[in-house]
Amino acid sequence: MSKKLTKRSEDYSKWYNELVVKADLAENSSVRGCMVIKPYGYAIWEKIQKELDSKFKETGHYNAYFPLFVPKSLFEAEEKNAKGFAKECAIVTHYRLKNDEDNPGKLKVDENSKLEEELIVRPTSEAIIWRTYKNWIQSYRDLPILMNQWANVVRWEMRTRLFLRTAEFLWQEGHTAHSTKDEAISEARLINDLYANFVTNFMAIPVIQGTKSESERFAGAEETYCIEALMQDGKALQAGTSHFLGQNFAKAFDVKFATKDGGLDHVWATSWGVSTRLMGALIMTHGDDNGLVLPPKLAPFQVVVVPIFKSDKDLSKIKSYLNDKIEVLKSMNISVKFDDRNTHSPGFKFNEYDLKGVPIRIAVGSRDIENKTIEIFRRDTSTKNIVSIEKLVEEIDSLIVDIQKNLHEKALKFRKENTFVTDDYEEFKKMISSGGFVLAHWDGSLDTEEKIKKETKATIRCIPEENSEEGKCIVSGKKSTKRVVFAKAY
RNA sequence: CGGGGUGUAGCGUAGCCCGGUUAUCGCGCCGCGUUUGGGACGCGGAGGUCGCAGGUUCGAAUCCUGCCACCCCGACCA
Repeated sequence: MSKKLTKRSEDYSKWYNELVVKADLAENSSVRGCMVIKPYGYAIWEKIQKELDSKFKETGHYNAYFPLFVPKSLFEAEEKNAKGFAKECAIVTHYRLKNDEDNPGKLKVDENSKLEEELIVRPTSEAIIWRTYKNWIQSYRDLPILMNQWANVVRWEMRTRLFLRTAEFLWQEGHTAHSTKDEAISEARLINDLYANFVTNFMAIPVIQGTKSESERFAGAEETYCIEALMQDGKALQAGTSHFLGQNFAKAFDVKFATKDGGLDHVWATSWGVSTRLMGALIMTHGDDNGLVLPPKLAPFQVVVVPIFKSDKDLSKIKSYLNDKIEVLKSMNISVKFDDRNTHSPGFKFNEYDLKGVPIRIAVGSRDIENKTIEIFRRDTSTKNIVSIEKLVEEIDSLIVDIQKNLHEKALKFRKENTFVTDDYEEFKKMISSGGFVLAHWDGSLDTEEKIKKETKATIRCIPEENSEEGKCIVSGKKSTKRVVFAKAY
């Protein structure tokens, strides 16, 4: 781990600022850890939404929307789930304000408006959704239900961190109901594969796939499948989870269905989600010392044109020089921004688009028009090329593919260089403290897991599915069938 | 919620220990002119409840008390 990386991790907030700002709420407000997503940041979120949404639909899922408020009695129905989230809930207790006689012009809570039953602002929607499913499901003919919702949720964390752990965040949560255990498990795995595929191919972030240990599992789940990524400062980030919920929620909410052979059975369930945290992963995976670096598939615009001009006449010459080419690019579904502002110098714009992570930048001035050339700059390698104007379209078309590929390869190389294997606990401790993934044998016990966490701050990020290998637990020396992934995590 | 740190203009800061003119500097912002191929330059200008409240004092950004917020470390977590 180089010093530069450590420094960069401290500077992540610098790159965040292009996408979000910390919410500037009222002074003395106890609401904190909320973020305002700026238009440029939201454009990236929309790209994520659009791509995931089409993948969900391809696999038979559809969108719906459920309420923000969950009555407490519903919330507490599934005990494990309720207990897991109990300490981080925002609760609505009143529905009216009134004038404060003691402080003219101010308002206070009208105590007469106390709600009979408190409303929980959803930290996740299983409760309200399963309550609803109860009415939707009677027969095996009603199954499966493959539903997803795009929503905001609130988790009142002790400590927040922009993107990675904000008090309110945007996400998608899928909630499915099935008639058999196998089908539900397949669904959970299908989605985890879908997530892995999306994050790898679309966001150019390599991930390790696997399951969570019992202690890291979602509250109320029987099995949690996950994708885990490694950030540039050597910390792991859970990028997405997909849960097999067994019949826990069906039992808690009494959701039964008539089976084909005339029996009555509880429904099998899954839930799964990814959030705006993915944007944090994006920044912390690809960002460099000059700012954000966006993979072309996610960039709000893939190409920016910076004309170099002194007069309006120069500018219109440049426009007509490029016009046809830009039209061709657009027709190829390549997004192009033409920055003709005369209020900022070209140098300023170059730096601005570096900071914004725009994959490709084209600079054109009178010199190029004379020589029939253009200057192409690629953000991922910070290199410039002068090419003939006739080759512009061809060049950009291949660059887009190449940059996407290169970013993934770079990130994968980084992960490989920071993934270590050990069978010795002392060595393990050293590896963990310097960051990265450490593959080690574990006896499967909670005691061992806790001991390691206490002594090294490392947790089991993921139990990979494949790679079975006989070995001995690094702590207890007991038998182990495979290596698991340890790391310090966000 | 426990330990540590910080709070001065939109951002980053000096001043605080050792109280004393009109609160420092840079970036950014506004105006005019010259500029424009990697964050342009000159001149002029605007912008401050010094986190909040109280106390000590002739006098507080500076000292004291309380509160609030933020950051880091624990516990918790997508």
